[in-house]
Parts: sequence; structure tokens; C-alpha cells
Amino acid sequence: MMPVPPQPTRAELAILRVLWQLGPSTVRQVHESLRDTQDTGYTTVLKLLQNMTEKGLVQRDETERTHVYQASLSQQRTQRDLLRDLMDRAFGGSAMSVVAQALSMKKASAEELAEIRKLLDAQERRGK
Amino acid sequence: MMPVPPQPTRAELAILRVLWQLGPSTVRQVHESLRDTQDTGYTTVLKLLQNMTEKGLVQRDETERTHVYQASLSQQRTQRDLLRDLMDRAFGGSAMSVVAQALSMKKASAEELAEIRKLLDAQERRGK
DNA sequence: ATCTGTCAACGACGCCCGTCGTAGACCCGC
DNA sequence: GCGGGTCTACGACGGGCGTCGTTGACAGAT
Repeated sequence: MMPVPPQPTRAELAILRVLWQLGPSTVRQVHESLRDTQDTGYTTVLKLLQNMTEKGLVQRDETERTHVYQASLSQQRTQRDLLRDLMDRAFGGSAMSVVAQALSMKKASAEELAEIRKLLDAQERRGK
Repeated sequence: MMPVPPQPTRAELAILRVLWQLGPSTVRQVHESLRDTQDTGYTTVLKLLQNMTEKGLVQRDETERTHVYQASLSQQRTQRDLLRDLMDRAFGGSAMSVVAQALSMKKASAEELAEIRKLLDAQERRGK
């Protein structure tokens, strides 16, 4: 039993995104949902999911003949881990630099900006 | 000549961080500066830098016997590229999700929060 | 001229990742 | 029961990455 699964690779993350969107799914479902953007063979998806099961990234229900996979960690949690990692590796651990870059990248809409302000308020309240 | 260099790997990014901090440096300098945190052999650093030269991630001045390396892209630019990539892969391209995660991760200091507000103001002004 | 240390270059290795071909198990309809 | 379709399992491969050993060139000191 792996206590905390390792970070997903690119291909693995693509699969996780499908699982988060669809919920518990079979290989076939994942493969077809992935077909739209990627063109990965069926067995490739299967192999990935097997590897991911071994790593603890997904959990497999094999009571039925066609196994059903679901992500072990929530999307939120995974996003947090990935962002934390990048923050440490590329931004010297500075959350502010990340925010600055993110803001400078895309012209956020007025609503988004307001949303962010709300987040700021909440954060400030929590901090005091 | 590579128009736009590929994304640096983990080890490569560690080296870039040193180059950004020290400015143009020799292999030895990079190696010693890296010694504090990592324990990578000298030849490993050399090999990495050679690869990175080939990829266009760094530029090499070989007029002197001991070559001098410097990063091709600025830290800002690289941070932007990396964050963009992660945003697309893990956050569905939503800058706001990234900001939210970043804020929720670390309790930012009051000064940092104020700084972010300033960024927001600037962004809003630019947007209109 | 020789020795010693520093440096770049080259080649090799082990590992992981993504990909796929193939085989075996299973189920269903005929 | 037999054949065709679906599914998992297994093994292999090619490429990239990080690591290092070794070699050869060069420079400065003795």
C-alpha cells in the first residue's frame, strides 16, 4: 500500500482528468473519452491504468469482469501537489510569484478579478 | 538553431536556477553552487549543460578554454512557459484556478496580499 | 621536458515512460 | 459446444533522462 502516490506523468494526468470528469470508468470509457484529443491505443490506456493502479494513483474495482477505475486523489489535491512542486522548482517557493505570473498571463475577466478579490478577503480574514 | 527551446527537465531547471542567480558561469561554478542542495557529480553537470546547449536552453561562450554558460531565456519567461503548461495540463487552462490554489496553499503575509491587490488593480486597469 | 591538476568530450549504463503486439481468459449468441 | 467479440495480462521496444567512468587536450609549475 503506497501511503502517498507519486506525481502523475503527463499521460497519466490526462487519464486522471477523464476520471475526474466521468467518475469511475472502464478502460473503454476512458479510451473513448480520450480519443477526442489524443490518439492513444486501447492497450496503451490499459497499460497506463495498470501502472497507475500499481502506483496508487487510481483504484481498481475488479469484482466485475470489466474493471472499473477511479482516481485515488481528488482533483483539488492533485492540483495542489503539482502546483506546489512547480512552485518549489521554478518559483523559489514563492506563492506570490506564481500568482503574479498567472495574472499576467491571461487577461482575466472582471468577474474573475472580483472572484479573486473575494479569495483575498477570505485569506486575509483567516490570516489574522 | 532552435527557434524556441523545449521545456527544461527537473535537473535542467535546477541548473538554470543557478545560472539565473549567478549570471554567466562555468561548469565548476554551477557544480559547486549546486553542491549545497543536490549531490550531482561534476561530469553530470557538464553533460547536462552540453545537452542544454544542444537544445538551446543555454548559450555557451567557448572563446576561453573554460567555457562559460548562460541561460537563453529569462527566468520570467521560463516561469511563464512552465506555468502555462501546468495550467493547461492540470487546471483546464483556468488561470483563476491556479490563483485560487496558490493562495490557499500558503498563508501569504499581509504585505504579500497587499502586493497582490496592487497587481489586481493594474490588471483591471489594463483590461478596460 | 615532465608532472600534476583542470577541463571538455565521448560512450555507456540503468531507469522510466509511452507505445504496442500478442496471447490468454471470458462471455454470449448461435 | 463453437466461434467471434471483448477484456485483461504479459512482454517487448525505442527514446529520453540522469548518472558516471574514461580519455584526451591543455596549462602551469617544477
